[in-house]
Amino acid sequence: MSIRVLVVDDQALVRGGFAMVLGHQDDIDVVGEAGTGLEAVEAARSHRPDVILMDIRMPDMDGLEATTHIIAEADWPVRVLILTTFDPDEYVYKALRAGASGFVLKDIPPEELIAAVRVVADGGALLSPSITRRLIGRFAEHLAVDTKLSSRLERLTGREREVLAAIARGLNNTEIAEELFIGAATVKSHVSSILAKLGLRDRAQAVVFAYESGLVEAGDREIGS
Amino acid sequence: MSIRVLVVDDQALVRGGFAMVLGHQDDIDVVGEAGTGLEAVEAARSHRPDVILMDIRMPDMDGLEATTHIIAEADWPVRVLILTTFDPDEYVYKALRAGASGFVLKDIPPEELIAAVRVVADGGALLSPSITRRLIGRFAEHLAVDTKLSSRLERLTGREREVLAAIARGLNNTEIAEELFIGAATVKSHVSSILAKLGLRDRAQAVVFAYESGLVEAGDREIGS
DNA sequence: TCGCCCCTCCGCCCGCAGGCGGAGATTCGC
DNA sequence: GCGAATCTCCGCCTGCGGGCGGAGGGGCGA
Repeated sequence: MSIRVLVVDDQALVRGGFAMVLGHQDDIDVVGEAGTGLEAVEAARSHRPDVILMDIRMPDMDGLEATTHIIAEADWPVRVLILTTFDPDEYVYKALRAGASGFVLKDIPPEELIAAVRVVADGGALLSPSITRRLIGRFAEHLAVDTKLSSRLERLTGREREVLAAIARGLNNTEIAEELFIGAATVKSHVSSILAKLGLRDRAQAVVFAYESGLVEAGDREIGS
Repeated sequence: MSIRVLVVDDQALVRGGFAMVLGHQDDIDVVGEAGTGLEAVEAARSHRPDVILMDIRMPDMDGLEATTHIIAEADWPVRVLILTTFDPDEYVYKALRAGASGFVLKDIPPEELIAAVRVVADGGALLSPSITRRLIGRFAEHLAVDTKLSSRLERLTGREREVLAAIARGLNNTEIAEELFIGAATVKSHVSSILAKLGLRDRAQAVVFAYESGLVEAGDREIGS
């Protein structure tokens, strides 16, 4: 079964070029083209493509917004590959949040574009080297926090770490006591010891420490009502 | 000036294969080979390569540890490209933290390997499609938290958001008062209003909310003494 | 102009948090 | 067996945090 591709770009020549390159492949069918964001959303709805080559700069609605809409309303697995001439950060992050599967520069050679389409159709993702570099940079930086503060975490005993994790979920002492099946007084001892060992003043600072040290990470937490 | 490459793999055949492929390029010089992690560290010290092709599974010291050592002690710009047969998560994250510039599977065709070496030598980075996919996934998920909770942030007034940010740094009410040049009583009002609007109980939960909503992010925070 | 929201501040009250000092039980290494 | 560390728990005390109710001033839109 061949890969159904939708090509979106406001310049007919560029669009035609991409469509021609891809259309010549046995395993790729260009099922549609669009010149604006709105047209792209429409075309995606009617053609239900596997992969969408999406330009960013377009009239009506830009490629990122179109991507967001399409991914949000699609009830089939659609991959969006963003094509751009530059690679500025804001676009990248917005695109990734929008759910794009890749981000490549328009000046890549035809065979790489073809390979890229196959990769994303296969469920993979790809970014241009400079973007990958930045993404890795941000990621590594995110993990690097560990080494500085998490060493202080080692001063805590196992139980204390459990209590700290509970504090970092916003629980009060009695809730922690119930969760760990111990007395409230015991929790207070642990908390005092944690604050003393880490040089903190109160549980609010303990929460900050837990996030900064990497003991807990942002995400999948329930908080508030 | 050609790219100086060090090839590290415990299997002499694999090592030789890579070295041969790369050595035939005009712009690439294979300046050394190593069969263990320790040898890699040694060879990196003496040959000062631009790019290191690094296997993970090796005797003595694995590729990730070797990478960490080399990057830590190198006083010249060295890029490490991790080569592996599979792509399990733990390895990836450890490698990225170690400072690797890329992560590719060993079964890529020769020309892609060559292209990869050029990319990382040029300061770029690349990952295999499946890894890129996961990285994007984690990244997008990280950004996605916003939409859920940060909408609740909008219920807060500007001043309240400032106070919440201060709370999220572990400050107590008097410290916040000093920082914002307002009275302690005013801070208390703001705090009460914040907790009420967000459905939280105390400032510890407010800190959790601040991190989970993306109002503040882990990193570059000073906490404790 | 009037009303609403925001920012500012006040006093009162209660409760949880956190420090201090002490203590029994367990485990583990010397 | 003894000391050290850990986990468990207790009582007492202080103080900050947070709720409640109220109030004045400034800005902004109906």
